[in-house]
Amino acid sequence: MNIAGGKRGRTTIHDVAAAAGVSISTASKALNDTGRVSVETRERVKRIAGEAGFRPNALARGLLSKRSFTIGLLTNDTYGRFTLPLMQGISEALVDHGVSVFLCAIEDDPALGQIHVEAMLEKQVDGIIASGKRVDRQLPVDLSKVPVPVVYAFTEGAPDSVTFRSDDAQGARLAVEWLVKSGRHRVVHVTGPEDFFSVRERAGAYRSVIGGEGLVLYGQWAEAWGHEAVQRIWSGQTGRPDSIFCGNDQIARGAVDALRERGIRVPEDVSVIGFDNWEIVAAQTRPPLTSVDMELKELGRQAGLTVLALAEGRPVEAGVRKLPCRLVVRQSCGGENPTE
Amino acid sequence: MNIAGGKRGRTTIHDVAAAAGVSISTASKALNDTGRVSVETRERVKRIAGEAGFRPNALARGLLSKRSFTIGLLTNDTYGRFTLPLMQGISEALVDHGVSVFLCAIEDDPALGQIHVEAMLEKQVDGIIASGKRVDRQLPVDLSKVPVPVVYAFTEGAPDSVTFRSDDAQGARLAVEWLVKSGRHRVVHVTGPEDFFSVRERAGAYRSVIGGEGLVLYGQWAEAWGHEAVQRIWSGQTGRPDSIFCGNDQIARGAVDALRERGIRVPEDVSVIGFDNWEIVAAQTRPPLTSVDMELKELGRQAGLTVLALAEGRPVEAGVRKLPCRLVVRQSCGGENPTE
DNA sequence: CTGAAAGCGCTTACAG
DNA sequence: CTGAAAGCGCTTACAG
Repeated sequence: MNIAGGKRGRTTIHDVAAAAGVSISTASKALNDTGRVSVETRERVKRIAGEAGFRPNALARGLLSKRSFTIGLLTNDTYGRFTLPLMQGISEALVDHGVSVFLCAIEDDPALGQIHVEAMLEKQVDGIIASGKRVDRQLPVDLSKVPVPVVYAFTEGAPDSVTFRSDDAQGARLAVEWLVKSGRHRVVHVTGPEDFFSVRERAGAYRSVIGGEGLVLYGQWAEAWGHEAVQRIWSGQTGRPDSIFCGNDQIARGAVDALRERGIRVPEDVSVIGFDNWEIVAAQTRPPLTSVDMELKELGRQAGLTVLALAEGRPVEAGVRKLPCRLVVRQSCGGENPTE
Repeated sequence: MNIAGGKRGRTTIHDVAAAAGVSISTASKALNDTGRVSVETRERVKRIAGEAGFRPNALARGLLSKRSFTIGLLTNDTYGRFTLPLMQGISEALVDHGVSVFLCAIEDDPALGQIHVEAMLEKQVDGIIASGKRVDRQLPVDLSKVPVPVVYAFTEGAPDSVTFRSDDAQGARLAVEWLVKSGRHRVVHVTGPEDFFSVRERAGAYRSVIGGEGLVLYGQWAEAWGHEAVQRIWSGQTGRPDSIFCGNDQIARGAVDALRERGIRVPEDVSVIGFDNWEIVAAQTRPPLTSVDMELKELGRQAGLTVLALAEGRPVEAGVRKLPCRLVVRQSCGGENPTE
């Protein structure tokens, strides 16, 4: 049924109303289940709208309601290692509420960031989620005085804002305790650069579980570093560890490869645990890596629901929310491997 | 300067006009550099708008102009290996035109796809880019009769549409010819599942360069397969190759690792080339992988500019556009290594 | 050069 | 129960 008439445009509520023989206001009420409309009229309008494939213009609606059902996701994470899972969580949480997400990848370019923020604000986003790849760095844009709510994820937020991040200490504890429980007692920690907040958090937790004799090796977030660390440890004169807790999966991968090349069996001789649970690395390692998952998708979900709450004026407590990590057990750590 | 008056909302053109002592229409013309307005008035209005941080409401503009300066990117690529670079290209190309991008990750869920498409259409996107991870599969949504232009990237499009993909054959030729030119003549091709169109394209190109005696091994897109393929080749009775052209970087990585474990030096004894130039894999391999780059960002740029052209009613020729690949030379292939 | 008016597509009091 | 009117923020003919 083509009720759009001669006009070239899409079917509007005007067309629907005309076809149903009612006024525009009645059509609106019928379609939105508001106001007082007879059941019969309501159903007729709905049927006609359905047949015509009527789709209400969100621009017009937004103009009235001051809500665009749109939010912006700002990120400087190029690789997408953090962004994609986060995005998925946000999107999943918000699609049910009719909210769509603008993705703005801004690298570390303040000018580009500014342009994207302007564009989003002109488009009347209901809120912004700012996401990064490390919790102790800010994005290169000042979001402190945009006229919409902002939620931060994995990046440092403004003082009085809501910020989501994983609980690095708890995640590290999970890993180290697992090693200890499975009978490993000489655990070393090979991790990234010490100036990362997460690195210090994880190292601190490692030390608190292991006690005084812990050994932490700081380096780069790269396979090569994991490899080198193993060389260094096994060619040194200190006692050999029976397990390595790594700061990320790439380091763990490098370590596992280096161990294999030395004829050291994983997990029989040495257990290895990574961090990030980055499927593409963790699952392809031989043997596949046990790793700490930061639950980025869940983090995204919560961040999404939180901007939504703020956009709707519901009260949200400011502060940093640390979300628990989860240990994903694969074959790279030995001992009893109690579960899974 | 706060000119927004007592109203709780944002500064509107009404506020600006009032503060400048002109009518709304004059303010509009002044701000948009249209119509006949005295230089003095124009500048005063602009200055006042600037001071007040006036930001035109894109919803209102879109309602009039029938253009939302918004497009949708639909993708079923969860890992983001393809999506993120593509997205970056699209975004870069369009940000200059004031266009923002909705990202919709739909997995392979038709219902979710439908919901996202509906949401985008309600929001009056000017166009849609449908992207996937293989050119011989369609997304789980029917885009053939949406009322806005659609461009396909890395996924199979409707018959009469514009589709972008890399030139797999040319990319493969680049790799194989490089090996041959650098003095390698016993090249084998270890690649993914034969039912991928790209796999057949690349294998075909490989054969056309190598001639009759080519050997193609089909398998999985995984490191384990690259590893296994090397075992198989080197434990078989056929002649040993002096180079391996792999269907992707993960396979190449597996192959390089397997070669090293056998004491075969890369690139001295055997050259290896990958495909995808996936930084995270290619750069971390020891030695780093020479690889074929599909130029996804450029592909994104072109796809973006093309939807834009279509949205503006400019003529665009339908059909499949194959974009050339580029060989990124790292240390995994030996011989003369003429350049870079 | 400037402004009043109409209108984009919709919703929401307010009358009837 | 139904509809005419006003209005969201802006642009664009059209008068003056």
